[in-house]
Amino acid sequence: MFKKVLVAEDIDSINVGIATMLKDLNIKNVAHCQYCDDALVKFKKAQYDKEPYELLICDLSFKKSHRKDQITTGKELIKMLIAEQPDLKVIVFSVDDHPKRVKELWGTGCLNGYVDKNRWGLKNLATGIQKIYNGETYMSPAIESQFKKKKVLSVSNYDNKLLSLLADGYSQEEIEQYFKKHKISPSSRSSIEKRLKDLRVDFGAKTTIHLVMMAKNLKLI
Amino acid sequence: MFKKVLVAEDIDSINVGIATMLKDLNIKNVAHCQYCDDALVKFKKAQYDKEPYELLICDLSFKKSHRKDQITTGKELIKMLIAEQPDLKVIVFSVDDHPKRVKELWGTGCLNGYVDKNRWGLKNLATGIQKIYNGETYMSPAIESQFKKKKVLSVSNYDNKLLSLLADGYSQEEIEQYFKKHKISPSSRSSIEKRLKDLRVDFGAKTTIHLVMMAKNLKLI
DNA sequence: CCCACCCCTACGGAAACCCGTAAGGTGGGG
DNA sequence: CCCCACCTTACGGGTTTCCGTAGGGGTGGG
Repeated sequence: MFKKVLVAEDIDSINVGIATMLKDLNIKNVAHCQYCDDALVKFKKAQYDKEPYELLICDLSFKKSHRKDQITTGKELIKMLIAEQPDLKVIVFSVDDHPKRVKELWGTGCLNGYVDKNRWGLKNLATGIQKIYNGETYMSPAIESQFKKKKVLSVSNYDNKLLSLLADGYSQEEIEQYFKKHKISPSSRSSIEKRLKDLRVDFGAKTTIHLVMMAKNLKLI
Repeated sequence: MFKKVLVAEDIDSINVGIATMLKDLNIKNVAHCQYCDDALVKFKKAQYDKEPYELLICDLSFKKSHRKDQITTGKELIKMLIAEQPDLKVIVFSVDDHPKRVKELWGTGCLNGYVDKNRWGLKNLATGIQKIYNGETYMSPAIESQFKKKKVLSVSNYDNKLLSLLADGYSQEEIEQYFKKHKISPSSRSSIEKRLKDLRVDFGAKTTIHLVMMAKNLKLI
């Protein structure tokens, strides 16, 4: 089994939960960090001491605090650590089971496991650690079913910007000006209207308000 | 210290965390339930056995499962248990620290404590349990600051319905029909427009889309 | 080279939305 | 009882959004 594990997770109650589970797996050398920056420091020190971590268990979102941290998300942390030590095993442990997020993250190829924090999250996490130790990859059932979803709705950067500006209270007129100013094409009023119409059709939205709300609910903006 | 505690919390990792903390507080008799309905059953059995619980630690939102549960939220559970046993101490342990939710729940008068699950949530929970045992009430620092916020934006049922219908893709024309059909007053086109204008002003929204998004972000709809 | 095709743009009319004014209704205080 | 304040509704005109049509200007295949 893994000898040395790094846990990056901000919520203390979950940290205690993970710690207990790792103890049951007979993993003795565990470091817990509640801030991404701390995790990076601990990680580098271990490398320097020639006793690197073998496994990273990592949350995705960290509540921001008074500290002005360099790294604020699990995604960034994973990217940095993998760059330093490509053979590090990584398992994501997050409440976020949205298909978009799952696919995006898994697609980076940096992950060995993805477990969502639901009722049986900790149990799944233990299973995952075992599998990953055996050289396999692991997704918890809920994550796997999300991952298999064929049609994951997504929008281009252009659409995202368009919808975001609407959500921020821009009129179509103002959006046209904004697009021209920022050299975003197409910028004409006509194209904006056409794109919105197409989006409404694609999403099955009855009004533009409806469209923007749907995009919001799907976490596309 | 409390002798008998009931924990209603769906996420297993947090349950383990809470369990460990309670053990440290030397509380031996602890029941964990991952479904509200189970909590109700355990609670009633304890009453029947004349060994009632003294403290309830309760999450607010429970991920819905395949089971068709009667009780689906912590709020409902608390209401039911307090009705059965008014002297039960109740402490909410939730990620939800939104001012609206905090005030609404605290306002029911059923609560003795409210702790948010942030970095130091478990630590705060331990403090809270001690205070409540001493007959005081307790809010974690983050919750307390949210609670103190003077101007908590809120909207009437009417406004909520109006904004929700817009978010669901109704046109103003359709909303007028809907209001007339459901005997909601005022229902005239003119009044709907006027109310929306006032809401835009109140919220400082530039467009109606902006208004609906703000309401969404503030969890008012 | 020419044509077909696609995309951006321009324009005009229809529909929806926004806004102010004024007329009717209701209810409470004098 | 009247009066006044407030709310609801009706209506007209302005603005924004919606939608179809049509005119360039590239690009690629024939």
